[in-house]
Amino acid sequence: MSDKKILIIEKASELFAKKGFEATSVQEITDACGISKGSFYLSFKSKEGLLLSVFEYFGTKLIDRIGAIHHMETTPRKRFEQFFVIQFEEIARYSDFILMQMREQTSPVNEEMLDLMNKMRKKAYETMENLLLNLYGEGIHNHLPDIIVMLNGITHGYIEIIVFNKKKLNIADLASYIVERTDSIISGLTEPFLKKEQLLSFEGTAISITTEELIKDIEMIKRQINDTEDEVFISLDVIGQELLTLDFRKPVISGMMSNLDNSELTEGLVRKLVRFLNR
Amino acid sequence: MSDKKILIIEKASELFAKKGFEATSVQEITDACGISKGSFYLSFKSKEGLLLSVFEYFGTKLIDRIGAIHHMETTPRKRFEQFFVIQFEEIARYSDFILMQMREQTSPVNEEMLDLMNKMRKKAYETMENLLLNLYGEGIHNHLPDIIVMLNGITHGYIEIIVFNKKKLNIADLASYIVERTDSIISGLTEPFLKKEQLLSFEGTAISITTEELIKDIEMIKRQINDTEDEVFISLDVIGQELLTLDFRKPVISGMMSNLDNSELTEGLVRKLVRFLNR
DNA sequence: TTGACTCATGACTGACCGGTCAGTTATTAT
DNA sequence: ATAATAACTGACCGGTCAGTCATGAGTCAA
Repeated sequence: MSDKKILIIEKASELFAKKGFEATSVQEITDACGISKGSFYLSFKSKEGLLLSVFEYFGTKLIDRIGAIHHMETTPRKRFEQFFVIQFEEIARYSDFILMQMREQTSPVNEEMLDLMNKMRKKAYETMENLLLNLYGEGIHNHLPDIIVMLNGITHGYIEIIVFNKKKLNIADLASYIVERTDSIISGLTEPFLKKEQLLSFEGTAISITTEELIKDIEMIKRQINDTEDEVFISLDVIGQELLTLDFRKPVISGMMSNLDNSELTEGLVRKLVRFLNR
Repeated sequence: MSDKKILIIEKASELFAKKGFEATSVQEITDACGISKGSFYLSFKSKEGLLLSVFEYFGTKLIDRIGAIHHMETTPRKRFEQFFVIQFEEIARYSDFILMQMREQTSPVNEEMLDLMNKMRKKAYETMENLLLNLYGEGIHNHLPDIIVMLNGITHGYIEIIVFNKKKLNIADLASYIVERTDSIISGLTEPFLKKEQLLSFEGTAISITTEELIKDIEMIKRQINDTEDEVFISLDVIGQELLTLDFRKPVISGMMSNLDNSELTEGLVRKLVRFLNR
């Protein structure tokens, strides 16, 4: 990733967090970076493309740091504390902006964004499960969904104070404080409230794709091609026919998809198909 | 409040929650209501005026219900549970949207919105303090900020599950579950982490106004008047001069402000000055 | 020196948005 | 039945924004 891209991502994320995505113009972003508007479009396909990159940039950063906890050689308790420290450090500045964006279910970009979001959630959830089981033993297994929901909530509560009041809190102390509270909560547990399946399933949160939607997309692209002998056109036709059958043959679809790879027109469709087949 | 106003407010709040304020056009709102765009402006001064009304509508609803807890004749524990029940019932659908808007520090409306928001927060905080002290005794006094932050976080965590997964959870059970967890947390408390003043002070959250900002506003309005003999122009000039001195005389400013009351041009400035003098 | 190439620019365009208003329709009063 | 008033409409306007593109500036090999 080039320096300029990083510069834009970091400046933009500040502005998005401060003013919101829609309310921030590309001009404002480029002004803040000291570059021209045209130059922006050398680095990013669109404003939405930038948004996706912002998510990728901070998301992978966070996932990497959380993933690295496993390699720390220390006590389970310290590891658990470290998990909170990382959250406070990394998410603090961007959580509001991330939360804000989560609600905007408009653009095609959000499809990819939801995927990334789910990947992050999943990673955080798995890590938390691991850390909790290591620290408190298998006995708490049934309580994991509740514990995680509550801990995430508590974390969020303190993040809001850090962000909103711009108060410099001692993050290490805070992490240790939260782990102590976790001790208390766990010692008092009786019956769990949440069942595992009530917790947001990471697969299910993504918008599910219907065959109807795919067929409509295919028809639209076919109309744009208009040459019935075109390789892409034929491939699309075959995929469409296959989708219409109730028990479509996945290999037929994935095979035909290989003919679409280079066409920019079908970029979005291919992405949808991949997600559709992998669900 | 007329039926149409309520219709618009409720439809709009759904759209705002789904897509965000900026991303939702007035046309979309009126389409959803089955009325014309022009008709919208018979009920609301502007799109921002609508936003304020949405806040007022749900805010007062919530404040009323929370305020009514005190009149319930039951045990402190049941009252405390009821507090959560109300939150889950009322906030659930709108909390995300409310949180989302809190970050958009753009418009003049937000000034008023912040006031309402602070009123709500304050009410919720005071009520919680009361309920907690009644249930657990004065001993927890020093821990109140932490407890409230954590409980708000936990509440939010479960709200997210309700909202995001559209799962029908038993709210009464959930409230009771949370109160039990509160028992555990409180029984294990040692040293508080947050000090009272670190919790968001309800006055302080409003954006502070600088003299520089005011002077800039004044100069801008003066340029728009251009008649140096105009009463408003002279008043603005005097206020500007007064603000430039380090120990400005408040009476001079408030006196001059009375000359500005009727001018639409100075509406925003007057509001800022009032907040500035009252801080 | 030249010309081919890359990178950067900002004026420009078409779409859209908030808000207005002249005109139409519905309702009530006479 | 008619006049008066209120409620409503949608075409329209000024303005903003995302995205484009003709132009220019800098670089370097020939």
